[in-house]
Amino acid sequence: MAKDVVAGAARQRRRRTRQGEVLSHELIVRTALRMLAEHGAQGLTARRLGLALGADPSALYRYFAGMDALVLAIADELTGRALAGWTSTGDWRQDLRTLGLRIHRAYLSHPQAAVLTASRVSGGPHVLTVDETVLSILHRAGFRDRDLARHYHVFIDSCLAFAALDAASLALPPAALAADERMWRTTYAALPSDTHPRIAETAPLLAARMTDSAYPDVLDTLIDRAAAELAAPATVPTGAGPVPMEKAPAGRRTRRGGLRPEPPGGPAHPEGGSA
Amino acid sequence: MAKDVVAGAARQRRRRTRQGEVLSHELIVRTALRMLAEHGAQGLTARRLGLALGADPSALYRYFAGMDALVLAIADELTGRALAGWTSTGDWRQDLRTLGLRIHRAYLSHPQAAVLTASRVSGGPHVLTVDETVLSILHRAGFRDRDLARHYHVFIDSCLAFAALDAASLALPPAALAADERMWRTTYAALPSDTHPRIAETAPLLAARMTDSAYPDVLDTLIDRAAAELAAPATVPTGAGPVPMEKAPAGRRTRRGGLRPEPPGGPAHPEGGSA
DNA sequence: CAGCTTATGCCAACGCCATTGACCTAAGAC
DNA sequence: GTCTTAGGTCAATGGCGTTGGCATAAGCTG
Repeated sequence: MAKDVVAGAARQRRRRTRQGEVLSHELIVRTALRMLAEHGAQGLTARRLGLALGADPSALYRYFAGMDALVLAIADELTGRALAGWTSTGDWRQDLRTLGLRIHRAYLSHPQAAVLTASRVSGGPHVLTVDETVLSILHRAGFRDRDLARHYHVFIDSCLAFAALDAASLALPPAALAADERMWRTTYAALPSDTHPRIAETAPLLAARMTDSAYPDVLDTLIDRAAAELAAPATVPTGAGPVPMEKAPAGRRTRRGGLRPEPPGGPAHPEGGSA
Repeated sequence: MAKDVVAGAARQRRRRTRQGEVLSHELIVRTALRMLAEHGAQGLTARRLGLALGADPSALYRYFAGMDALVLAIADELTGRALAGWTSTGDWRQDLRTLGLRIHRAYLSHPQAAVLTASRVSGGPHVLTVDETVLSILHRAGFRDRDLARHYHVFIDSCLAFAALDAASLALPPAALAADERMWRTTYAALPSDTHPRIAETAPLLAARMTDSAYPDVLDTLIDRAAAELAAPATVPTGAGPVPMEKAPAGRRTRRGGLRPEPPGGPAHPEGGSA
């Protein structure tokens, strides 16, 4: 098998599975999203997905090169849902705010999927559309060139970063989530005030706040800053520009000697990036 | 087994493994970090860790309740490294900035570990120290109560969110990372300007910027906003407060019928959080 | 030093997992 | 009706985390 891996979108022979289902890319992605919602991030396995589809797990490999390719397809689907039905109001601040919150919410509505995909750049069609939209909003606001790129960068990375962070906590199994919330009320609140005075006195307020997302607050702050720059172009940010990230310290073992070709969390972008 | 799970820090009998090694919490965490650096996030498995330690994989369960507890210990270790050697300058803005960048950098220095841990709240001792430190810096700056909690929330979540996001791209296998960078120069730059005009004209600038981290820029913006609030206390953020995150839509299957007690992404905080 | 307790390491096994090669069969082209 | 082959199924491989049972040596007590 796995000769062609993924035939074109228009499949030729719609054969039925033993249980009478007719598979398709779309059906598989939708079912995967449903399973993620029902069983959590660990609930998405080829075996269970096959079960839910009424098909043998190996049938999935006729549609996706592997679980990783499926995850990328899910990511683009989520991005598409974020933008669905949105229309510009003409007010760039409101547009940016709405878009940011929409993307954030779309990811949080499927936290288990978001955890897997928020930090991936799929280059898929829906992602490209969002990028173009954000850039055009900023452009209409009056930003150009370096400033345009800077604000876009800050906007999109903040949105994805918080989506990933917030989704991760939502994606925790309920028991762990409860333990987390309890920790703010017990562990932190119980710290002796001679060793941790600030935590001791602030713990109740933190307990009330830390389980919410800080993203809306951050988003507003970033938009305010952008607006302030428009009003007074001389106002450049305090620090220097972006800081280059250094590469990971050590080399990775090349795929030999017992390592699977590329395990579950995987190869990332195996299909390169065709728009 | 697994009666006591994790004996106290001072273990009683330092028995040697068959290969003559003497295990300890510290040795295990350090070895795990080394494995993460060498083999990537998927390279950290109980079996391989046992191999690297010269011990049976099951010996790990005398020290950690499971792989999940080990991951939390790694997170605390990273946090500790971020704070090591830091001293306050007395200038709250500079202190916050340095701390934020330090934590961010500490995580990025072990991207594979950061990916696994950035979104986890370990409640470990080093994390508590950082929390107390940040709160005390903000307190000395003049923030109290709700404002104190709000700025702390924004600060720490931004830091961790960007650490997770940036680490995720650094953690990509080199081939995928290269493909990512190439995409900004090729795919995005090659988009026709009639369908994606803004992307087309901004692509070169984006290519130069998107591979860096937006965190320093965001951090400075957040600190500036905090300072502005101090100067003019009436200035409340534009939007409302934090937005409550909704829980995952559907209930999870309780641990019956084939689900492992709690799979890899797991139980979280099994050791509660004693400082 | 002898003897006891038990902490801690090892072994073998369980039930998951993704993935693949070999096969079979029905869908669609002619 | 016949043929080709896409798209199913089956069975197997080698990984994984985790656990129960067992053996043994470390360190205490005398």
